Amino acid sequence: MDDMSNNERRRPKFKKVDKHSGIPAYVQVMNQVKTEIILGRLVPGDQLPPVRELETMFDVNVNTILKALDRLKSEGVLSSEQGVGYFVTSNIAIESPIIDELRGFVRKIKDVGLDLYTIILLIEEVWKNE
Amino acid sequence: MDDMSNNERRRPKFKKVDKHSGIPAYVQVMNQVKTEIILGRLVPGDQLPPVRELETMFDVNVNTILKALDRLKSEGVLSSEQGVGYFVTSNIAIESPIIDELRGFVRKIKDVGLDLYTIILLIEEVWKNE
DNA sequence: TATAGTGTTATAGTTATATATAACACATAA
DNA sequence: TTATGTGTTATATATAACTATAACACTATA
Repeated sequence: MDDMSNNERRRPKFKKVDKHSGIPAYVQVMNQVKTEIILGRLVPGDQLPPVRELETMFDVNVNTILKALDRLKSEGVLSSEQGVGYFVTSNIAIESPIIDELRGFVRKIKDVGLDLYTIILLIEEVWKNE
Repeated sequence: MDDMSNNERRRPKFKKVDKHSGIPAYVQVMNQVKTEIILGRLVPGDQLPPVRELETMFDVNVNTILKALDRLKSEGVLSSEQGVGYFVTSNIAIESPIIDELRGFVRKIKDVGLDLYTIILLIEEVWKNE
């Protein structure tokens, strides 16, 4: 059982951005935060770590953090209160049976020996032509 | 039956890059070209359209095209001959049973109502934690 | 040889991305 | 009220990405 009361702050683990990936840092930050919410590891009401802490976790400048969070605010996923913090507002979590299905799929594909990058290209292609 | 002789030039269809996606244009060009090869719609020996034609198809500058093709040369997927053209060199095509499997997966996921962007985030996440 | 079609290189300028640094504004609790 | 923790804004700088434009180099063919 989870001993955190509802809106108590969880401490998500974020990874440093990959500065050589060709993907802008602020996009990588957006992706990581959004993934936590989609997986239900952050739920509506949860507060994010302070921006200066995020700065360290992601290893990017505050302005880059703010740019990312600002985009997520525009998407309606986050809100912020000056002097207080950033909060998850929208429930975009995916149900776990779907995630399990996805896990099975990934395992199968990995067995074939394809790499992640190739798979993503193919899914985009197939998705757009169905 | 295909009435093209082996190394005759196919005419791949490319789409204009999305300049507001946050993904660098040259990366988008790389992705589209690579996808054609992975799907076997371009095969080793095939010649790409001239760079000035690609410029129009993708709606980006020649330099951006060259940057993309240059990266693919580094990956060993393409080669070029001055005065002649760009050619597909590497066979990175995926077998069609795998693609079919993927098609089935995408159909299932679409039925659930998820969007492409969300799926890609999830696959990356699951992939890295298996 | 001349011409057209191809890739290649170069230059200059613009915009987007990211950094470092500092100051400011608001909320909460001592 | 004061201090601390939070978000916010601003400025200056650096680098990457992208564009427009032009010239150059090689190949193939008429």
